[in-house]
Amino acid sequence: MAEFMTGLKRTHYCGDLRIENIGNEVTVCGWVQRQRNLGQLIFIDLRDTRGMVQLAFDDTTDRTIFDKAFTVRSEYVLAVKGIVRERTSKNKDIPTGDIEIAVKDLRILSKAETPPFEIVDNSNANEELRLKYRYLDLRRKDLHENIKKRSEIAKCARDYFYENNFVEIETPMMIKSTPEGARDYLVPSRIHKGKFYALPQSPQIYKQLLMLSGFDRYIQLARCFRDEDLRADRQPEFTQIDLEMSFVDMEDIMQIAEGLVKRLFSQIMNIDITTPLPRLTYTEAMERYGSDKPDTRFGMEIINISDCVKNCEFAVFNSALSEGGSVRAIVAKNLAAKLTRKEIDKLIEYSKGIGAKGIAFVRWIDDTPNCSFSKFMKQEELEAIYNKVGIEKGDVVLIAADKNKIVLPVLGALRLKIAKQFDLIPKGLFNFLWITDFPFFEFDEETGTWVAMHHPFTMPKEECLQYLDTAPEKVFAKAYDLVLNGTELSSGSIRITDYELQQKMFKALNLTEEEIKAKFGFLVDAYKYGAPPHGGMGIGLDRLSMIMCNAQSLRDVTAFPKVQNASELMSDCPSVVDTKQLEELGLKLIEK
RNA sequence: GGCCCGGUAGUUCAGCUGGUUAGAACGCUAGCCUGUCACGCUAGAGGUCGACGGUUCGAGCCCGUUCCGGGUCGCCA
Repeated sequence: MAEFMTGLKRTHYCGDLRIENIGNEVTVCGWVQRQRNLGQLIFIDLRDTRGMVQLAFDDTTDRTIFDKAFTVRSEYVLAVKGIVRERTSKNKDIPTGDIEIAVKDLRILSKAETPPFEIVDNSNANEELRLKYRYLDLRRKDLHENIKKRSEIAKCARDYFYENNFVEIETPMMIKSTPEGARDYLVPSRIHKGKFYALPQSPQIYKQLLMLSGFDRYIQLARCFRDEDLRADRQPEFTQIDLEMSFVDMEDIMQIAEGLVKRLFSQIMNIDITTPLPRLTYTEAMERYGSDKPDTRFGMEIINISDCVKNCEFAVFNSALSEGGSVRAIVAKNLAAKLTRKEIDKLIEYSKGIGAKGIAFVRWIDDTPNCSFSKFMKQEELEAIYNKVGIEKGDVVLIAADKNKIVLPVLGALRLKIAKQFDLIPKGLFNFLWITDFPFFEFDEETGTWVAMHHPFTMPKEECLQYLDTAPEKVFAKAYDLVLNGTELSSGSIRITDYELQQKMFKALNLTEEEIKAKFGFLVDAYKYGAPPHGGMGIGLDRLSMIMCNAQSLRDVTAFPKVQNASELMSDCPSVVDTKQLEELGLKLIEK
């Protein structure tokens, strides 16, 4: 039978006790980290959310208390009253290491079975197991601290926005499904059989309406849902620091966001982020890094060598150029020894997996560069390439030739892969970067049409409006992504507030009148009644926390995360439901 | 949906070319121990080798299927 706390009230957290507390009578509560039983002397490390303290039981301890301490096992929950005293031998490794508690009263509030894995820092227990017993894993210091840090980040963000006159407003979690973009999670309606709510992919439409309602500045720590496949940095439900501002243009919103990251990093990490943050246009980011979310912590930028090979005999290069593509290279400096032929082959295989037809390479390890396509090239052409990319002995050059749409992402992906594989990314850097001037449309090869790269409320740049009907490729968006260390942290835009322009956009996206009315009717109507210019962004709280915690996965900053197949291992959801529940909802499952 | 990696004691792992009774460390249980803090010492318990099927005289190991987990591509306006 467990004991009660009756008569005891916690006076201190375990982790807070210090040498100043010597002589104090204190009451602490927590979990048993470890019991060390030396026969006539017992030590117990007691752990709570703020740290650990040592309890001591010896010949001055009441005999019944001592005997009770004898039975205590790991993860038992205790309440303890005692006197703080100086240790005879101190432990320099923990903050409470100068003191211990000479125990006068001990209550075993809860016994514990042996946990399926040890609750220790740097646990190397299998993640699947830890996820199944997530509540135990969350006791572990590293994970526990991540979750607390995330809370600090959220609080800091709230404080910042409240100080800047933002109003926090909750938008609905059950909304109308709009089949653009990511797949919706659907919620069936009992009252309206055959109809469904959707969980929001973002509060986009509602926050825009709040601007029309005159709230001027809105924020929300908004839960968002997307029924797409997971990644280390993608969970099906996630949290955005979502904001929207009225009477502003891009610069104003970017400035507010920069103020936030500066504040967050200074307050929580004690790191000074220099603002304004650097910017790249989308086109430049793609040209130099092959990515719209470049990791600028290391070099290995993409070099265009089309000019060097424009008259060469190599069919692969020729056909790429004649189709309007390009020939480009990245240089892996000083990696020729590690990038063996076998390793290069692996990279080539990887490239093929993401769309490349092949990769040409130059590996310079002996006296002269070893070039995979030298027999097709004149010596002066080779030298032109070598000069252009600046190859030196010990380097490997990887070359892709194809349409730009292939060449750039492939080299971008190779650049990242090589950097990760050979540990080229410096630790402790936080490289923020704005990506601006996104193309408004993207040509879809399959359907042969131009499709919007953004949601249909994104404003084109004023100077591009003239091309909307005639030259879609010349239209750029008032959109801006915030990238941190190669992770897309945030995405935002200025919204269309003009009724005519919005209609034009819908048309440009090949939406029919009926579709517009069915999907966005209320929104379109709303903009008829006076809309301030406005825009905003959503900053991924999970991803931000992940980077600030130096975690490798969103699972490490999410209290109860989903695994790759979008299930939760602890509760085993999603699950089947009773036939009765389905009947109530008017649903019938189709046999597989 | 594709590709890659993994699954052996409670946990982390080892297990040779397919060959006797599948090992180690930690944890757990019991005993001893007055200054430990990864306490120490002694003894002990603990295995559906993810599952199913196949090859073989013989399978943890080889083959096939499948389940679970991770990474990634597609996907994520």
